[in-house]
Amino acid sequence: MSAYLQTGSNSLPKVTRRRLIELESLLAAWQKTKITSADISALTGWKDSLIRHDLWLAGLVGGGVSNGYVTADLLEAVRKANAGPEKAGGAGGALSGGREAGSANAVNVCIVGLGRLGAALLDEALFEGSGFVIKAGFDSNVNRVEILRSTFPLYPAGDMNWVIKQERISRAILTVAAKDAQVMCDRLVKAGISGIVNMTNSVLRVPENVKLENLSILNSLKIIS
Amino acid sequence: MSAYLQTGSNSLPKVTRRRLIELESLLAAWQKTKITSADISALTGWKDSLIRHDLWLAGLVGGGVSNGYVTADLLEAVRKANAGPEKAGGAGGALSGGREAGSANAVNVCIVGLGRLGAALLDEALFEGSGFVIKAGFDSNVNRVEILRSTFPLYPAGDMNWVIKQERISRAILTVAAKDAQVMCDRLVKAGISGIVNMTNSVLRVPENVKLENLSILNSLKIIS
DNA sequence: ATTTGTGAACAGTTTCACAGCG
DNA sequence: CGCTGTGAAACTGTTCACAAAT
Repeated sequence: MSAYLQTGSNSLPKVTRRRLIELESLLAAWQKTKITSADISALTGWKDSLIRHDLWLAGLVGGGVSNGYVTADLLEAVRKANAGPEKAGGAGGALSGGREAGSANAVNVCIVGLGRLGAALLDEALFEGSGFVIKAGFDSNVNRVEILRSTFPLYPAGDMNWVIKQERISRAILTVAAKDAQVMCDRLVKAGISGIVNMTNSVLRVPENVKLENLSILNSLKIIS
Repeated sequence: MSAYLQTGSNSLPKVTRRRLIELESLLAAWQKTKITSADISALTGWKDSLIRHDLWLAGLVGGGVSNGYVTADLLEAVRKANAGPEKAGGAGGALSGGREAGSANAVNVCIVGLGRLGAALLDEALFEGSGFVIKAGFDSNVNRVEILRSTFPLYPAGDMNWVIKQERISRAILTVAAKDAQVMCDRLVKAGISGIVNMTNSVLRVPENVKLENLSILNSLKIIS
């Protein structure tokens, strides 16, 4: 029923994926029923032609000619494109409806390192409605684990391996001290994690089947300086 | 006295700047007295040729032929390159020595939004020895400002303009709710901030003289998924 | 033998230009 | 006519290949 069909293509350029993800939240916040590439450009600073090109690469085309896009339809299409070909096992038929936070097809996440920063992420609200669910927190300091209160269980770092497997956790947010980062990273990899958000300022080495995103605040400050 | 002179060049490619910044912390942690581009490659995953190319672009050449680099000298040179041609006002003559955390030529930072995440950054230790100093925290909720304890002053958001000017704050870390992000961003820009680290998942629009780095945890999770 | 310094070749990304649709 | 869809052209960044240095 919706225009903007996603044609078979997979594996778009990384940069395009990134922008489509930002575009998703941007569209979700857009009030009017229609939106043009020029509107998006004004909001983001990306060239309008680039936006159209991205949508084209992603196969999200055919609905907007000469009139701009229908916000709701474009949002739906971008969402689908962003969800991408994930999900273990399944044979891949396009499926009916609802893809939201719920719990059935959510992605499970853990937080490793419960210092001030890690503890701050123990806030479910941060991830509400995102499709990600925090399932566990880990810290090598057993005290931290016992003192902190949270809505999901905290474990000593030694339990990482079995908890990750049992809870089917596939992503980790790493907020330990820089010096422990690589060690913890290796443990996560060994436990079978498939993607890590690294908030330390260490440079981490992971096998290529594991995805890594670096989010060091300090490095970012340096970059803008 | 040190090899690895930085020749006059400025404005290297963004990607190169980023890598040099990571390289700096990596070198700081390296124990042996020498390091080769292959060593760095093993640690980071970057191609050895890319590392040499980066160093070449940055003008950091001449010291390492056939033997690898002397860690301390290379670190010093990379540090210098990363510090870059900043500093408000001054006429620009190259100056004598010391560039470290201290306080004289440190870069002043503020945190905007003192929710769980922002409050977690009120930890001086995070920025110890980095050359960045947190000078203020802001929140629109006056309660937060009064409840939280920190080693530097907290203000209601209304005071942003004068505090930023008076304390010569030039960088901000934005940790407000997504819906308030653009408004706060605009205020920061108006107050004269020159760089923002955006930890919300909003896409922000800033004038081009203001630098922006996006560090949304949620977006990163999506990217690795 | 090893490992840098260098530019040319290659790959990836963005911008331009414009035909075609509503 | 304004705006998309599309490929070609321009640009940016990475890898390759190899001479020079020790």
